[in-house]
Amino acid sequence: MLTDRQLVILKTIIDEFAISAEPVGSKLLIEKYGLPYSSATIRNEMAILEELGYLEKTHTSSGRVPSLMGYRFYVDSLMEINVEDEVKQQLQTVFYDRRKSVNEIVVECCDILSELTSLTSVGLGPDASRESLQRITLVPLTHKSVTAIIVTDKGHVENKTFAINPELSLEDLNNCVSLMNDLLVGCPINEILDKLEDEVKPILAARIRQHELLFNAFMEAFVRFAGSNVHFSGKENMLYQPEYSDVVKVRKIVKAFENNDLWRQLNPVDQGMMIRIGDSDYELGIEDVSIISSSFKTGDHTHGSISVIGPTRMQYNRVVSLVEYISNEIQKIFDDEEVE
Amino acid sequence: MLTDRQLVILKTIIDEFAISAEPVGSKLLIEKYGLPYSSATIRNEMAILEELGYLEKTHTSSGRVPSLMGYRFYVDSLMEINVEDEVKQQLQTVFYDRRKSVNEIVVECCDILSELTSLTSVGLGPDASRESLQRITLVPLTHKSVTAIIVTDKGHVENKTFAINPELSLEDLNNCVSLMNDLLVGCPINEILDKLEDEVKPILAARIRQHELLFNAFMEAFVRFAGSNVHFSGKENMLYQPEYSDVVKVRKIVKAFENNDLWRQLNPVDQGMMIRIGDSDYELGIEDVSIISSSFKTGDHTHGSISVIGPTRMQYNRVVSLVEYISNEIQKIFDDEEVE
DNA sequence: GTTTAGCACTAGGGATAGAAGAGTGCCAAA
DNA sequence: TTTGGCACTCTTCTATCCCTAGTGCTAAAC
Repeated sequence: MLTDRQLVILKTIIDEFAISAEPVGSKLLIEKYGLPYSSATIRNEMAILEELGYLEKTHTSSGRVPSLMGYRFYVDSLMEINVEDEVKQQLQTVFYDRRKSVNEIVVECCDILSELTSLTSVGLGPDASRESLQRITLVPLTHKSVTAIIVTDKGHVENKTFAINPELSLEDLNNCVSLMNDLLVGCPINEILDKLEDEVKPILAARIRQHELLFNAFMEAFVRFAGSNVHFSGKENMLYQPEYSDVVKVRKIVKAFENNDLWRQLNPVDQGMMIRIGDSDYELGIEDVSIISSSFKTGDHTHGSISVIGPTRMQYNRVVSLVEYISNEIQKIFDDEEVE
Repeated sequence: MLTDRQLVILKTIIDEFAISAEPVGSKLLIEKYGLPYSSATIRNEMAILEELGYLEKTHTSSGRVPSLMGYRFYVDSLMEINVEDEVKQQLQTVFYDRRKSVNEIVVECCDILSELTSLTSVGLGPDASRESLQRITLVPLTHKSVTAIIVTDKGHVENKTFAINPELSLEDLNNCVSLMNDLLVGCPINEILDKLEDEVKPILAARIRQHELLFNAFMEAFVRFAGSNVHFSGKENMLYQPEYSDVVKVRKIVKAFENNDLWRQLNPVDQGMMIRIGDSDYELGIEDVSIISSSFKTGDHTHGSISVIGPTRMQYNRVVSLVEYISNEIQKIFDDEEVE
């Protein structure tokens, strides 16, 4: 069990290191933070905190740096969650604009989050492939092209344009679409891929000459629902953090940011906060990275999340407060809608 | 006028520097490329080429580096355009798949381009805001939400979901959409914003209670057409180039890559190739960058382009050949369609 | 006249050494 | 239990030196 003095010292070191990114020495705690102990006392306490695993040294005669365990303890027991009123107000103007879709709100929240934290944030919109097919509509463009518009029950839209030619008539297309509307409406998008293969394809093959072409085109359009709902804000913020002033690390970060699939995998499945410190278990390929995520339920089977990515020394209290607040507010919007 | 020997030396230096990114010395040209002259002769020639402005030195006793003028000369007079047959074949499988839309082809070509060149490529799809409105369709999702789907004559789709509530009835929305279909169909998207304000808004105001809300929502959806058609491939490739092994430069590059508007501005307006060497006139904020772009006409008023971005020392012959070939092939697809 | 061998010269890169500075650990006194 | 003091450690910065790759120029060779 830590004494009060040890707690204060640990907390101050974590706070200071979040700002300076430099190992913290005993003298600084007195000069800058006015701790009412001598530097020798602080050094003794720091030695104890190190022995207990909360602090580390970068070399024998350096100042102290919080360990992963130190951060974990800070996050679990030491930090205070609090969002400033001005920030709340700023955010409310985003949330209470009812014209906006979930995805739009998620995108705007990410932008604000990375602005407020000077870090990188990722928003994962609800996974559209868990939504179900609402309707496929054909809109003729010219006398030789038609676009098929696929809408889910949550209003996610994909489309695919077809050229009308001797091999593929408008009638064929109409038949195909009404067949699919009959068989597939109400079915979750991720199950449609199988159903398309098993149920639609045989019928199509019997009725339409260019069934392969049609079939593949629709397959492709349905597959697209699964992608394209990862939004990043402030990617470059991460590159201004002093711990990544090394080109090799920067490359790794950029590479990780380009890999949307990775972030879809990192989407926390359970509702609520998830605080990954030092990215110990997940394979980001970057060191010294922490990820604060919070997910929200947007329907029976769908959920989204917002995350902030930053160096391990990030200001957890601020970041966690913001992410939690925003995620809760987004959740509220959905809960309200359900009740209505 | 340059002698044949000077041309050979200039070309060899440019080729070698493209590979090594290190200043090229007289000895190397003999050892690696077997030029049949002594190093002294080559040094004399290099001194002349430097005086003429085709070469530069990084310091008094360094090897030579091609100057911007040297590259310009190389591109205009020295390089041979040639695409290998295997590459052509690989690309044909992309082009002759008629199920694909322009945007899909552009995206695939970018992916292939950055793969083949190990550089970064950008594709700009046709600017949807020059296309004209084909139709707005309403698709009901639940009893309290409807999505409006806006389609252009080229098959570009945007949508906007509305919540039905006591203030905004389905009827209102229906009225609004049929009004817009009457007044705006056939009108170019970029003119619609004005028309919406001048013609639609007054009528809407008279008929519908929540006209402001509706109006703004549609405005927003129309604005979206202008964005979101910039596609990057291989962003991280650029970071592996030795000239950008400095963090400050890497940051600039990443920042420039994040700025989609910038790339939309860089879209070459005229048809055909555009070779920017050393990025002299445009404001990318990065040094030592060249951009090879080629645009293609996709309709009366719309065009797209593909570009490759790389260090100034890039292999112009290879990159220009590829970009030109791909751009021409994309153009062919459109020309064919017009004839059909 | 052109080409080449040879040599003096230059600037950058890497290694080494020393000095400065920031911090620790620990002992002995308060 | 706390603190002043001091020896010790490690990093970082700077200066210096050497080595090397490359040049320019001159004089000799072709």
